[in-house]
Parts: sequence; C-alpha cells; structure tokens
Amino acid sequence: MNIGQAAQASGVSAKMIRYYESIGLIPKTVRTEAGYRVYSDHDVHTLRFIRRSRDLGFSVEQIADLVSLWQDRERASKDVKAIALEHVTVLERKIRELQEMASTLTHLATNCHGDARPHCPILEELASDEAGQGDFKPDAKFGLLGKVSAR
Amino acid sequence: MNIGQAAQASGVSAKMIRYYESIGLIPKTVRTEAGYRVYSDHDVHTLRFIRRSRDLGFSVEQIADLVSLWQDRERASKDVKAIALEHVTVLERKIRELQEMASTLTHLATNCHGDARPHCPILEELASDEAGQGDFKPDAKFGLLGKVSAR
DNA sequence: CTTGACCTTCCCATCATTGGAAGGACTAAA
DNA sequence: TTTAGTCCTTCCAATGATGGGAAGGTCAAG
Repeated sequence: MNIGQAAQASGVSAKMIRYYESIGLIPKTVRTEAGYRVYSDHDVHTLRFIRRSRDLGFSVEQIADLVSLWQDRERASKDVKAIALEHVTVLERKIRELQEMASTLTHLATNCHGDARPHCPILEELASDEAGQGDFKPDAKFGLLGKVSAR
Repeated sequence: MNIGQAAQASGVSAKMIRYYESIGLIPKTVRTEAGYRVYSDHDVHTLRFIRRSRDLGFSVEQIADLVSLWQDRERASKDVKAIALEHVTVLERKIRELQEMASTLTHLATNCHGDARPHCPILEELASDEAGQGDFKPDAKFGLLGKVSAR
C-alpha cells in the first residue's frame, strides 16, 4: 500500500505520515525500489491509533508514550491511565480559561447596546486602568487559544 | 520612558512591543538620538488595551480592529459588539470540543483499573476499528488545543 | 510513448511568543 | 576616567502540528 492509500485508510494525511516518520513517532517504512513508502495493514492500524489519540487532543509526545505502552504487552494500565488523567487536567484548565473569557465577553456584550452610537462598555473595559481580570495569567506557551485539536 | 519601563507599566513584554510595532499594530515610536524607543503614558495605555484584549483571547487581527474602533469617536457600538460576539462563538466552539475530549477521556479512565495489569480500556478504545468519535472534526488550523491565550 | 495521477524531498507559512547572539548606549561606582 | 552592569538595538531561530506548493521522479492505463 502506498502512502496515499494508507492516508485514506487511516485518516492521517500523507503529509502527516511523513512528518510522524521524520520525528520518529512511527518507524521508517520499507521502500519500493523507486523509493515509494510501503505500508501494511498493521501500519494503518497504528496510524489510526495515532489519529484517535490526536482527536482526543494528546500531544505528539504523549502519543509516542501511548503507542509504546500499547505495543508493550507487559504494560501497567496505571501508566496509561496516568497519561490520560494528566491530559484531562490540562483540558479542564483550558476549558476554564476559555469559559472565563467567554463569560466576561458575554457579560460585556450584554451591556453593549450594539447600535450606531459610539458608547460601548466593551471598549471601556478594555481601556480601563483597573486590573480587570486581576491575576488572570494563562500558562504562557500554547495556553488557551489556538490549536486545540488536530485534523 | 524606555521600552523596558513601558513593558513593565503595560504588562506587555518588550519583545512583544517591538513585534506589535513591526506588524503595524502600534505605530512606530519616536526614538532618542541613540535609537532607543520612547513611550508616553498614552502609548502605555494603548499597550494595556492590547494586553487586555489578548487576555480575552482576541487575535492580533481582531485587536487591530478593536484598537481602531477604540480610537474612532464616530464608531458604532454594534461594530465592537459584533467582534466580541463573533469571538464568543469561536470560544464556545472550542470549549465544546475540549469538553468532548475531556468527557470521553474521563469516561475511559473511569473504566480503567489503573493497576499493574496490562488490560486497559483506554488503549482498547484508541486501537478500536470503529469510528469512535464519529464525525468529530475540529476545525483544522488552530482548532482546539494549543495556544488559548497570550502571556 | 504520452498523459495524468501518484510519489519523492525541500522549503515556506501559520500564530503569538520567547530565547539568544552580537553589539551599541547609558549609568553608577571605583 | 575607566569599568562593570544593565539596558537598548537588530537579526535569526524555535516552538507545535499542519497545510501549501515547487521541482522532479514513477507508474499504470490508453
């Protein structure tokens, strides 16, 4: 099976398959004489596992751990559970941060007439000198907005 | 006031102030003879407005619009409200996506013994051939995970 | 033998932010 | 006045996961 077919069968784009190979998430495949990558059903199964993990928001690093646990028949289920729960913690923090933003904005928008006049509580809040959200400090890098999931 | 002081006073890092200037979010400042950027209290006020907007998860592009509305005494509050509500919509979608991930994972983790034995429903789910989450497809680029807010 | 669909590698862009290097400017103390 | 230390400058790179696209090789069908 070529990379395109493996992509279709797994739901992981050919681009990403090559990327995952380049970073070592999946092993280098066999190649045809012409240099084409060749995939087995087993490889597709692994790719699907990876896609599922991405859909649940796991990072590539976590996925690497999950894949290796998956392939380890001696694994302890607590190791898997720990990764999952750790991720849940992160997800919940992000959810709370987003909810705080949304509720603040919803509140401000509710108090904004939304007409042709210039008076606007939203701008007033953004421009106010007070602390506003107080100590609200999302985790720096890749904290709240932006990429939440793949695909 | 130098850039470092403006950074402290506004809560926007010196790095980001230079960046915002480079992309045109804020105008180029006056410079001293030696090339140092000089900031006024008014500039700091604008920077604080920007930081607040970032804290609420607005993109730089949206912030540019907000700043220009802020500085426009003829603005219509409905234009501001539209930006805010549009953003709320996006936030709420992300929240739903994250909640879906979290609840799926929590459910799976609940059914996982989390002991030294290898049996693990989490891995089983990730490895299963069924659709699993069905048509769950977060918006591609910067969909759900990752950067949710600045700072 | 040509056409079109596929594959290869390589580089670039995204988004906001941080880090660091190399070098100049300024300030306070010796 | 020299020196140390802190600030400033610009420029380049990395982050994380992904897509876009160019330039060129391969393959199957007509």
